[in-house]
Amino acid sequence: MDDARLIVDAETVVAERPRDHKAELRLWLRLLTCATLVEDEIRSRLRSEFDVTLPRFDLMAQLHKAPDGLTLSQLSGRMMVSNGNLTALVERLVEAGQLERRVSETDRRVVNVVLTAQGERDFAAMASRHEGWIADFFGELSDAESEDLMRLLGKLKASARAAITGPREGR
Amino acid sequence: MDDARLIVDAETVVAERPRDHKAELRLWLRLLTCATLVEDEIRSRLRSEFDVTLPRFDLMAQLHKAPDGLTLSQLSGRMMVSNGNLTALVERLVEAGQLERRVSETDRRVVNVVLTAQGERDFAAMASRHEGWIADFFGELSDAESEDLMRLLGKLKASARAAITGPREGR
DNA sequence: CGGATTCATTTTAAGCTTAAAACAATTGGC
DNA sequence: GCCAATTGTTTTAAGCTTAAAATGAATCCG
Repeated sequence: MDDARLIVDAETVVAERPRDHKAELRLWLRLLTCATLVEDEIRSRLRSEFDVTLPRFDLMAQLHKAPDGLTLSQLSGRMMVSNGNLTALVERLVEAGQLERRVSETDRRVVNVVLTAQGERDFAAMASRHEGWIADFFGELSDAESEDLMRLLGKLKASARAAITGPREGR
Repeated sequence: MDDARLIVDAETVVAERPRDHKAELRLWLRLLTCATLVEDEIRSRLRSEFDVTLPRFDLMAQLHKAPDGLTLSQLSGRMMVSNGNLTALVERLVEAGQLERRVSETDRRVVNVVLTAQGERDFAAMASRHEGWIADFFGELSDAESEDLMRLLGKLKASARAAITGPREGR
């Protein structure tokens, strides 16, 4: 067809060829495999050692980082999870005695959630084990490799965010 | 305290200190963020553009790669998903006219699943868009960076697998 | 003051996910 | 041929997840 414009320079050629993106696809699949591999194993260990689900662990981790408690909306924002989801999740942890709900006195719409002493203790035990597991999973990477990976993932994160948020042409 | 044993060499110090593994934890969190970011966006686009869920897309992708069809067990193995899960998933795609079940004639326990012509058409359209999205998400990475990332993730995959399968002491 | 709007949470409906139990068909050993 | 073990699938129970509708409370503004 119009091969005339093809030979400009290497970059342009790459950009204009309707090339297949199998390499990116493989990269994505590998990234997903790694994440799933690690996540599923953590899930399974949390379950067998502590009889806790990953979402509950995540929720407790958020509250641990915020000793003064958080509202449901703050939690759903930080956990990237829907508000309705949280209502049920919190409910179960309250039943288990690890969380406490406190309806705000200044604004009766908001519910503050805090770890109980029991919840704090339970979480400490889990977090310590959890950190060790992660160290094991990443154990074969040298410090330099970890740094490289950290940097590349940082770049990917920025790239993906741009691709997701960006394409609002004309603003 | 007992600083006496501290000065041996850098490696020993690192190895013996009951050091915290916050760096690995941050790395894991970043990896998870990237995977979740991309996966959620794919999920959302598949839903809004094609009214299809990610699990259904994955299932169709597996069948597309195996034009002669697969059994439920083969599918559950490749998708890393439970057998029971698949039964329901397949059921819905059959209702949608994209899949066909065929009870094997040689072994009446096994069910073979194949894409219908409609399913094949639907999948082709989705797969093409999907590939473009991935290319966009990874767009800011140079070819060299993509290769590095591929290699490092390969190493991580091996490391994690070893940590997961390995620690059966004494065999 | 009072109606409209906004905001935080809960409820609902639909779907994904798993582990474990149940079922059904086949195969192996006698 | 028959019984036991194995294998492939389905069912069940429990939990996670979301989007959308519903509720209830606070705030805005005329």
